[in-house]
Amino acid sequence: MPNNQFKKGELYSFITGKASTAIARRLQKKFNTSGLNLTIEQWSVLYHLWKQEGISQQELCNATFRDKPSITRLVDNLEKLNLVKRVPSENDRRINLIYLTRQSQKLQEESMALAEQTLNEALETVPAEKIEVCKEVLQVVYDNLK
Amino acid sequence: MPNNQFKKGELYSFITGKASTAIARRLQKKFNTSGLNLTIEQWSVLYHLWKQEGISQQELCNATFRDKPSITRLVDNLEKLNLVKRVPSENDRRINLIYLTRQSQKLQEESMALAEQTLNEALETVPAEKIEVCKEVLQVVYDNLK
DNA sequence: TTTGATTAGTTGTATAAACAACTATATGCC
DNA sequence: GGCATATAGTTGTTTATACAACTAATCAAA
Repeated sequence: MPNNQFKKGELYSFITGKASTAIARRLQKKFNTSGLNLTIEQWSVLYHLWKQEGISQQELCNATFRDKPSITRLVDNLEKLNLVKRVPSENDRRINLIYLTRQSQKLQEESMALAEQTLNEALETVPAEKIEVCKEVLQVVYDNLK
Repeated sequence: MPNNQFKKGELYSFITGKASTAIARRLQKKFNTSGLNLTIEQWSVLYHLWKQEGISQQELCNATFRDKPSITRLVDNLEKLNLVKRVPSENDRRINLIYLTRQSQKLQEESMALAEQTLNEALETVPAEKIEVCKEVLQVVYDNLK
């Protein structure tokens, strides 16, 4: 029994990700009250495009840890909102390259500020070294399971 | 800037809960390959009913951190699967008390074993004291935001 | 005791995720 | 070159979540 740390009450909240759900909800509310007409999931796609645009849907799948149908539909909705554009690759006609629009470029600064603000609220009172440990553990969990 | 610990790459995975998503997916796969015809969300409702049955839908909302429509529909689906039963309260006719069926009582042991197994896989190689810190941080995050 | 507010639960609508099945294009091997 | 296979993306279906609007029952206060 190498790491059997889980009494039942703790097991539940670890699996359901209560903390990350709470963070996402808080951020969504900030988006709404700031008039950003954007879901967290859409934001998470833009997030990666702000780092690098012109990547394929498959690369977005890998970056956002989603499957292909999920990305197809997120890109569908982002295109309807005029926030991204699909551009067929010239080298490989199977591939769509996803580009930002002028409109979504404008959203970056405000939405990222709200995200940072949310995390600061979430981690208020938590000392930096504990945050480090927590991030490290969550990364190991992800690596162990992916 | 009290706790501004987040460089951009880290911000993303904290918000999206990559780790808990990975855990939930792994557990879902274990359910599927074990022939447990059950979603993680349905399991999370049963989980609380195994601790105490005969509670109201509102109490399930609080326990599972979901809103009322979500619980209505989860209970709908659990009822279709013959895993729970709605029983109108005699004291307060607004309230449904939710009870387990014989069928769902049988699922407890196997599904809980799979959940523990999943967490052990997730946390393999993580020392116990780091797990403790991580759980503590996640609890504080939840309390800060709820 | 009646009326106004609160609480419990349901329904409608939009967005999203997982899985399977599908089309179209590209690649690799003979 | 031609065929098998792999890859990129789409579509269909089921389940789940969030929010708003709704019904029914209860409570509280004038």
